[in-house]
Amino acid sequence: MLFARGFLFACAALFALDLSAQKSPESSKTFGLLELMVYDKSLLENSALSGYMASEKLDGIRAAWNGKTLHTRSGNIIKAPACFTKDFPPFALDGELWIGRRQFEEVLSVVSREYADEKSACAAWASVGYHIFDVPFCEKNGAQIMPVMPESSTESKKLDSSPSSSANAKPARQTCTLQERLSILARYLESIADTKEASEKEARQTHLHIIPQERIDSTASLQKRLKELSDAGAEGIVLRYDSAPYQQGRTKHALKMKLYNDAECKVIAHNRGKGRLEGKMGSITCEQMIDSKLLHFRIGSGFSDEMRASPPPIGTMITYRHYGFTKNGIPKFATFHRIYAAQ
DNA sequence: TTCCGATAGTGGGGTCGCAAT
DNA sequence: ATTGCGACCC
DNA sequence: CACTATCGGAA
Repeated sequence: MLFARGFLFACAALFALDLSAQKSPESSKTFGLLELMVYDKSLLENSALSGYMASEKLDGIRAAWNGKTLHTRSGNIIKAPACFTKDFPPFALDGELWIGRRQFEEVLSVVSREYADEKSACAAWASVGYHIFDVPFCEKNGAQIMPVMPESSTESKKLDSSPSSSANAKPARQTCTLQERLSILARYLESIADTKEASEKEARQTHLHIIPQERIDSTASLQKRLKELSDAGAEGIVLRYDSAPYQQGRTKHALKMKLYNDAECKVIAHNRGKGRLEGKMGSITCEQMIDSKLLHFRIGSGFSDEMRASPPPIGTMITYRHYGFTKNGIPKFATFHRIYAAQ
């Protein structure tokens, strides 16, 4: 296939460049990650949804591929077996390690476990997919859209201590749209599918997947889609501004929507705070009958400092907010909302 | 003047690995 | 064999 | 992950 030839050629050149620039012992650096901002309709570009792409928010582990190694959000290396990353491209990817809906604990276990040998690791990772939502580095020359290696400049960030030069660590100056960037990976996947077909032997499926992006025309249909996906077990919806490049940090160009639930529970204990909250309430222990089982869990978020100084007394019913349940049936990301208003 | 955006610092459940029991 | 703790993921 | 408190610059 035409693309495969051109692509491999370009990658060989880029590889050579990167190898020559390998003077730093740390070759496993990653790029600045895009972060999601909580959806607010006032954040929409031009107060409209046109221009945004919607996709399911996968409840997995964020993983950044720099062309050679996988990294977590905090930069730690993810020790994925070679069989998993075997057919990964030499350019950067950003996505989610994901097994399925309501299976976060499972993928966390698979990814963070240490394995005795390659074989057992490969077996455990078999169920994991790497679901890509962006190809961070992209350059467009006319109609030609090409991937770019993560970074070949190690000197830019080193001598960057000059006060006035902001040098905000811009990952790249790309002009590709989101769909153009994802098309890079789509073409790459086609090329490796062809080579597999040719070699026919060991036609294992790739773990690489592109998260489908869909257009949404109205806020009404957006809410409808969010409800549909949430009912099906999805974590939420991600909105991406198609025209925007891959941008590090939180931006109005990358939003997340999640449904939440309110519930009531009874305060049964106060737990001391630490550090800044020394001497105040750090969290409460709450009790609630959930699914015919009396459960205990802690809530430590959502309190103002004033509330922590004089927390709801033992026995008080409170209303809290949560985002689904853990596999043990415990409310997820529970936050204090208010003291229960008895009717 | 007010308000927004970014950062630091608190807290949760869950998992793993290691040390202490 | 069980428990507790820190360091990670979310 | 969700959230609060804080601060400095934008509005």
